[in-house]
Amino acid sequence: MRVRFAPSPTGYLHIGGVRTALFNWLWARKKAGAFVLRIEDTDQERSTEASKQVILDSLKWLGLTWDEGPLFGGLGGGAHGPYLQMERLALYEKHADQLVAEGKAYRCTCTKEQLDAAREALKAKDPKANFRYPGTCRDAGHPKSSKHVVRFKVPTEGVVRYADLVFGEVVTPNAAQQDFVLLRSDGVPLYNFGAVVDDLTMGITLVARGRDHMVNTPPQIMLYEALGAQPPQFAHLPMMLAPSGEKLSKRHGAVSVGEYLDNGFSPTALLNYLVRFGWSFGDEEVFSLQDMIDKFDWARCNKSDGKFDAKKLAAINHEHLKQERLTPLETYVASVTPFLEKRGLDVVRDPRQRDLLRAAIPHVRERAKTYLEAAESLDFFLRDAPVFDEKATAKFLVAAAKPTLTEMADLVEGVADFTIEGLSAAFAKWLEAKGVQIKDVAQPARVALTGRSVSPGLYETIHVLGKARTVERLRAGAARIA
RNA sequence: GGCCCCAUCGUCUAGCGGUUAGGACAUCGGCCUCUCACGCCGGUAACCCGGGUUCAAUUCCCGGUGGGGUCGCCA
Repeated sequence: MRVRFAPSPTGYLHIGGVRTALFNWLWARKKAGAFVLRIEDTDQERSTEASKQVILDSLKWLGLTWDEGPLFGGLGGGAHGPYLQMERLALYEKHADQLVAEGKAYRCTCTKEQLDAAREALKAKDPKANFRYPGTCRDAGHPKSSKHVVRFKVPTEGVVRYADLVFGEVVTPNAAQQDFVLLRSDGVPLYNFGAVVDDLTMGITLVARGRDHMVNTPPQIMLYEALGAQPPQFAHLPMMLAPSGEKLSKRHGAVSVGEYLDNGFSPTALLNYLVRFGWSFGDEEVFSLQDMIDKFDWARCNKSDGKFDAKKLAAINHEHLKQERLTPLETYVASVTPFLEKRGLDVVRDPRQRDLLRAAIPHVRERAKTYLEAAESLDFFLRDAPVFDEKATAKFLVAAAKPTLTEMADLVEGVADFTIEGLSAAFAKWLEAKGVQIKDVAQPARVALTGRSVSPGLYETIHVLGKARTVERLRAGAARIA
């Protein structure tokens, strides 16, 4: 069993593309097959080395590792390479020659300009008209030269029929096709031909891709048959649209994987959101990577297009960050660290900082929807002194709070059982003696300790900070009050 | 317009002839509470329309309508 993901390196990796890659990857992992990555760089106008790197980088960040494909960070290689189409040109020429020799394709000397003009003329006369290549060179028998394309001789009768793993039986009349181009005049293949020759020579047994490619399947099947080969299985996935129902693009929010990385999303959570898009497993919504592999199946895919929902993605992400099962502590530490570093906090070299981080994370994980937010909430734990929020300071670090903070510092200094329970008990006793409630004193203490009016619970915060820091901050807080 | 595809709450979806049509997100109440969250309880909210088939259709069939994809020497 061999599947592939074949992006073209013409920009960032789109999350719709990630969904396609994911479904292929899951199937390969589930069936112990091979997940092949192929770069379709035959559009020389738009393909760039930089976007190829971005795509490889994005896939690696997501954990969608390829068994065969371009070499990158320890991945790639394989017996069916090269995995860049521009390095496979001889293969396409060979197959095109074969088809021409067998009379299944022909050389066409009509120029792009001529055809464009004809197309324009027809459009001008009737905007809804259906332009088709008129077949000028179909039986001309042009010899091989430098100035021709190779076209496929589409059978004029019959139908193409295939059993889509998601959509069921699809039947298309051959007459709906025109004689499409296989090879450009410079010898570079067009999409359908390149994809078929590569899928064939790479031994791909199942092609899963977006429904926007469904229209390519009949001509591709014709090519397999012309080449005397058995077509692979096909599975088309419903489309992911923008909330407005139009094509999902940048103006609908983040669509490139890089933006999710930068905004502090968990790669697994992103995949979890995407796997539920066009696929379901009863009422289950939250999956680990292994859950997805175990449960994924084409039969549970559905056929109707959907709309991207950023709020649901955020909720799934939050769910992943909350659960230790889905995001183990060490993963959390590693993932949040870059965001802490962006705030000027070094947790890589200082083991004490790492310990503090480990202790603090359980208290912020249910509060932070992203690693970016988590870094914000974790900030004061890791800093020598909190950064004071102006509004919070003005509201809570007021004259009446000054003696309270000093007393609280004394209290904490004397707590022998420095656990959350011990602190809670000590505070309870103190509060009772004072005749006040925790809510009367919590906010000034919170601001003194964290610099903000929002934080984890007071006792939890004190516990993680430790006695010395707590006492120091409470006294410093009191000192800030004139 | 040709060809292809689709149709359950606002959104993602469960359902595979008989259900008070379920869940999640979002939304609106409430509880919990030292802040913010988390958590918990509850509410509003859907089978596109019309014909068949059937004792019985959200479910099967046909038609309509609506939406989407695609019609390149792009992928």
